[in-house]
Amino acid sequence: MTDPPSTPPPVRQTRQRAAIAAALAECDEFMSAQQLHELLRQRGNPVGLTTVYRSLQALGEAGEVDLLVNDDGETMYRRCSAHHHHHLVCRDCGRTIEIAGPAVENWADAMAAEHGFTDISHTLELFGRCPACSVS
Amino acid sequence: MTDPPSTPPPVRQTRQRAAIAAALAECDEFMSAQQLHELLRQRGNPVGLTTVYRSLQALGEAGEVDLLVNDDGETMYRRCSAHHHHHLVCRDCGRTIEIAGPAVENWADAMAAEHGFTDISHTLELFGRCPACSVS
DNA sequence: ATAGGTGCAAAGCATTTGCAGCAGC
DNA sequence: GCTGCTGCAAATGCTTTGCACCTAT
Repeated sequence: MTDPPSTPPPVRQTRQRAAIAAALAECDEFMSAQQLHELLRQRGNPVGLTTVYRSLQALGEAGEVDLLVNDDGETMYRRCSAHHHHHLVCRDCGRTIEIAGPAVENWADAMAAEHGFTDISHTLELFGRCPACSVS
Repeated sequence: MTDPPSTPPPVRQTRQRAAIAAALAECDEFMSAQQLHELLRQRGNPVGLTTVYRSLQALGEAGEVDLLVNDDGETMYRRCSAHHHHHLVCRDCGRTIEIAGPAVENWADAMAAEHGFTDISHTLELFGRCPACSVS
């Protein structure tokens, strides 16, 4: 059902894909498809919004980018590799702090192994009110 | 700006709110606004979709329900209290296992406090391939 | 030449908002 | 009776899809 060894899907090299890959490579923070689209436009390397969505979706399925959905329902994308970390986001001003949690990574793996699950990945985001927004 | 001691917002008791609160009290899993709306309709206690959204939003701000956004961009709601746990989801068959992680809860709080953040909440989901789907 | 890629415009969905009528207090 | 609550319909915003043209191979 997942296509037999007949039509291996070739991946064609295009200006748009190169631009998207380059942008993702530079910024290793999460970016929405709309932000990425705007960024490419400002750079004078415009790519159709549709293409941005389709490319990011393809990259996601290929496991080359991680994706998560923020509180506004926007899907955020980030190139996979690099250092793996999580985010502490202020729910008022949107300020974001990167945090690393080896303990959590280990816990997640252990918990998954305990239930016989393999090929594990996880999403973890912390939300709160930052010091600046707390003083009000 | 955050309203002075002038107009304390009273909360009015209505059939709709009671129905929503009751439904949330029975099912302590995450539910989308649409699912909740449909559930109430089937029970013969129809509540307008708009009202469901507004009530859930109000409950969220009041801190009486937790909310998260799933991979499809739908906002999910769950009554706050009760046992807090996370999910281990099979990316192939969708089977879901509930897992509790006191260690993670503590880690999250500590990490947030370290950066001066308050009013913390977090979302954590594990994805993998379950034993049944691994044999293939 | 041909299949895959691109992008405009339109469709889909979940959610929000305007507004007129209804119901707690 | 006043004010908040309700819910229909319309609007909004992100994302997906239809379709005709373009281009890397």
